Amino acid sequence: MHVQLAGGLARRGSEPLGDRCPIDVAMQAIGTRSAILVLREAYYGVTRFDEFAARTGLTEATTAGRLKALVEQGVLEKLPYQEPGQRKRYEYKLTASGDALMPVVFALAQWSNEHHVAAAPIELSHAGCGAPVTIKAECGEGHTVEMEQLTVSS
Amino acid sequence: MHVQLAGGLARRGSEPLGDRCPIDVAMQAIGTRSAILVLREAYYGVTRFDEFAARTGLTEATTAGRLKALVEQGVLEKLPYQEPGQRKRYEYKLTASGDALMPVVFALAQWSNEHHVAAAPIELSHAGCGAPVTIKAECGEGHTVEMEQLTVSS
DNA sequence: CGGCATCCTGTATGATACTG
DNA sequence: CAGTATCATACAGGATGCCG
Repeated sequence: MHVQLAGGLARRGSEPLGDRCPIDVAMQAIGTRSAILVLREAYYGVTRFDEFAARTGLTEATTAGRLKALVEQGVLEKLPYQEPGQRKRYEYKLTASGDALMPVVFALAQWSNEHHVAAAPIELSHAGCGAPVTIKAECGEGHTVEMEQLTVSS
Repeated sequence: MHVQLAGGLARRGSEPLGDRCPIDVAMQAIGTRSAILVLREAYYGVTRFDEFAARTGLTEATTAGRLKALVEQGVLEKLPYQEPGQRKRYEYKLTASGDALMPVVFALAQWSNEHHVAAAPIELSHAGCGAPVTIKAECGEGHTVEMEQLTVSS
């Protein structure tokens, strides 16, 4: 089935998508404010419980629950580690699945930067060349794809 | 302030980001499942109340509340229209701000496609050339930017 | 058709305190 | 440091019914 997006130029049938729609699945898995804030800190390099709690501003209970859920979903890994002469500790590290959520998180930031007055903007840049970075849709031929040129099939 | 992402190679200071962080702002504005499902349908061309309710599977009450909130946030516009000989109706159309959320919504879909077994994958392609489309970070020089190469400043 | 009002349940999250 | 336990609040969202 194909759909041409934007303005209803072409449309799907009228069946609802149901709960296996990947957008719905993702929202049910990681679509809470606390999960996104925890991910934000993980991208910034945070790995320890206390730091997640302190930097997100979430309570310890919420932090604990969200970390556990993210581990169960395979977005983070909980790994024991022990520095010589120190007691055992745990760290939470991003998995490949967690890395793959980066465009979601920074696309949210980009939207607020450009369309929400309450936000204190952040800027992304490429460490290699210093050029500013945006999150966008691009095709395999290297074309930036705007919504009017986007086709969805399933 | 600069941050080199990934693995804690470089880090910010230890202050929490607070509620003006653009990621947090975006989650508080549109970070609910119902809002994202409504947006999904808007991208598919839906404009009328009943169709939003039917296709998202949300109740009418939830649909009404979410449409109102999205209009208040400037993501959708509520426009009266009247076809000749028909009574007045309303349609909900995406604004530029709503269009700008497209990468968020399809980045969620892309993540589920690749990292969540419960999802029934969808594919995106470029209407112009037919090539598959991905949501990704790219710099102004045209380089695809992976997380290890992403720098954040504020 | 396009909603709004009401009631109800579940979850997200905060506050506070306590533990190994 | 890394949580757990308990209590309380707010909101998301479903179910049902009413209204212009």
